[in-house]
This record gives sequence, C-alpha cells and structure tokens, in this order.
Amino acid sequence: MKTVYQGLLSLYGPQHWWPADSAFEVMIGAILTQNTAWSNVECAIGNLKGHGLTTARAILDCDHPRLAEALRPSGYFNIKADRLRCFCLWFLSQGEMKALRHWSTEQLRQALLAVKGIGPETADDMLLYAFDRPVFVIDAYTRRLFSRLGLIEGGEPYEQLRLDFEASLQKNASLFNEYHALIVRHGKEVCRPNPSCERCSLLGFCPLGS
DNA sequence: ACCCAGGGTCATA
DNA sequence: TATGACCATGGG
Repeated sequence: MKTVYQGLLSLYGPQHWWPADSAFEVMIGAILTQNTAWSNVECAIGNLKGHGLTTARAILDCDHPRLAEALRPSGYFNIKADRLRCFCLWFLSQGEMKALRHWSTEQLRQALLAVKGIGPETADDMLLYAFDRPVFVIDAYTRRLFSRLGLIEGGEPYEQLRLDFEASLQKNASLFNEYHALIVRHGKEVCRPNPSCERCSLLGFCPLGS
C-alpha cells in the first residue's frame, strides 16, 4: 500500500485536492460528480456561481427549473437538483459548518448517509475533503487500480474496502487526501479502462507487467 | 457511433 | 443480499 503511494507521489507530485474554494463547494461538488466527469461538474459549478447559488439558502430559494438548468452540464440534472436541495436542507438545519465541525466522524457519516442522494462514497468525499477527517475514499478508480495490482478482488462491499485500506495505512487525513487524489490522477491518465501500461511506474509490481 | 465518467436509489427475486 | 434499470451530459 505504501509502496504504491510513494510510486504515484514521485510520478505526479502533490495534487492539492479537493479543487474548490470552500468546504460547502466541496460538498456540492461531491454530489455533482457522482458517476460524472469532473469537467462537466466544473461547468455546472460555474453556472451556480454565475446565478449566485453559492449558499445553502440561495439553493433552497431557487425553483426547480432554474436549478436544474444550471446543473444541466453535469448530467442527471433533475435528480441532482433534488439531491442538492435535500443536502442543503439538512446542512442548514444542522447549523452549517460552524456546528458540524464539532461532530464526531461517525456521527457525521451516519447523518450524511441519512440524506437522500448521499451514499458511502459521497459521504466519505465530504468527510475527507470538507471536514478533514481521516477517511479513505473508495471509488471506481480505486477498485480498478488495486484489482489490477492483485491487491483486492474488486467487488468487495464499500465498507470492507474502506476499513481494509484504512487499517493498512497511518490514519492520517493528509495522507488519505493525497493518496485518493493520486489514484484518480493515475486512473484518468494511465490505469484507464484500456490501460497505458507502457507509461506506468507501477508496472514492476503489477501482474499486468509480466 | 460508441464508451466512459471521482454513484445512488428503487424495484425485483 | 444481489443484480438490473434508471438517471443525462460532454469529451475522447
């Protein structure tokens, strides 16, 4: 686990994640990027900013057609408009970041998972990148990379993988932050569905390399 | 023209 | 518990 991390870090360098201006924007982005390319999410977030939809209150005060239209580039725009509203309602009713900062990680995770439209990966994105909690995010890139490396099967339940990854590393938010960002970078550029193994620095200990 | 992208919910068996 | 359908845009 640590070897893979160091290999990726020396190849790409620090990634400075999550790309956002505030914790609230991280959380909005986590919902919008569900099964969606980040470039499309950037466009939708730009639309939100352009319409002044940068706070939970502003989003809740926006009617559905306008909100959905702003979200159009990120896909699933009707569903995501509903999910954003559900999240904003919860976020506002709990006192926003000022209050939520003091919750325990487990408390926060359970509360987030109870919001319609927030599943395990979205909740953990928020915990790690908005609340700076030491949580290892498991996503499709993680499953693909580590199953190719022969370190996991690939189809394990989310929670099992998260706990296994967390147990095999130092429980450190900065480490988990950087590691996940590097996995995404590598999954986009090299360990793609059709992998570019010839440019992979991990080939030495990957079964695909022999 | 196809495949895929930083998932989650719901119905069904 | 475990699959499958569904949601939808934009870039390669």
